[in-house]
Amino acid sequence: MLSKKTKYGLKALTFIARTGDDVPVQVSAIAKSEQIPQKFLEGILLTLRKAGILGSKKGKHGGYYLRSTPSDIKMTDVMRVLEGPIAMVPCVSLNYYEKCDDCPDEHACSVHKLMIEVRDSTLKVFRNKTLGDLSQV
Amino acid sequence: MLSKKTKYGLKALTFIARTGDDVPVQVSAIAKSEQIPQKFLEGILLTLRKAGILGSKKGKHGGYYLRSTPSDIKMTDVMRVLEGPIAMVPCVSLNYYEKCDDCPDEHACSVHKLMIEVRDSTLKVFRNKTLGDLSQV
DNA sequence: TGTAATCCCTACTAAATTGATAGGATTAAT
DNA sequence: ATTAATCCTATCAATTTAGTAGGGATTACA
Repeated sequence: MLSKKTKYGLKALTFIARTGDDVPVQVSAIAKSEQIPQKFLEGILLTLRKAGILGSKKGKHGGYYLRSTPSDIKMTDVMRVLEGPIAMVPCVSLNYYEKCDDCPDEHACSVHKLMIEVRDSTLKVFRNKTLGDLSQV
Repeated sequence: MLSKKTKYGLKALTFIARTGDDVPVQVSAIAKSEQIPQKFLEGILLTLRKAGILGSKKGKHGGYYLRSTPSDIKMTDVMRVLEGPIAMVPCVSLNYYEKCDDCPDEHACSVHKLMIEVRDSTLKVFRNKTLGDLSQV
């Protein structure tokens, strides 16, 4: 299941991308328009900023803005920041690899082989999708 | 993340498929070989039996066996039984569709569109994989 | 017929995760 | 100064996950 965090994060990014201007977008505006609990959203946008996807401006008339043009923001990056590893098991994760406790031999593991295929097919989707695609009407 | 339940279930099915004979396979044998807590595994195999994927025989020399040949057991079915919906959000699920509370218009939702692509690509993998493929050495 | 092996079923539990909420500190514009 | 914003930490309730416990029902076979 996709977490609410990811869902909200994607919606927020889309909203910011659609706004388009150079002025920062306030959390309150996003929260209201997308029906997201504001305090919860604050944390999500903070995460995206720390990951370098969003920039922020504090104080009055502050808010969040994209650090790159939407078509340069790849879903692989966004999803990894919001949802974590794309692989369904650590032993097939490219960025967060971890050996299974059980599996004596990874290459003989049926689950491993299956999950590599799932990972690759999901990666293909995320690599070919940018925020620009998402925010197109 | 793939749940342990699913992981164990897939390993157990693979084990049974590899055993191959007509004699039922005991939970204890699977648990030992695959390093799965036996009581936990019992419940998983029960689920698979209730879903019609496994058959069982009670009493001495009892155990579990496949209801179809491995190459007829599709991953779509297995995954749905063990892990639940293949879609990452209910609003793009083929078998467990549910409208989102928030989304006023599904077709305008950026998350929706993205998740349909992920679902389709994952489905393609599961539709083309059978237990027969998994259990090949 | 008795006994051991096996699946079957329900209930319980500890730990982790999720989806928030609360309260305030910090910063900047006016 | 005041106001409007982000930033940060802590807390919490509900849910899910992973596993345990205990026994019931069924069957093979000595």
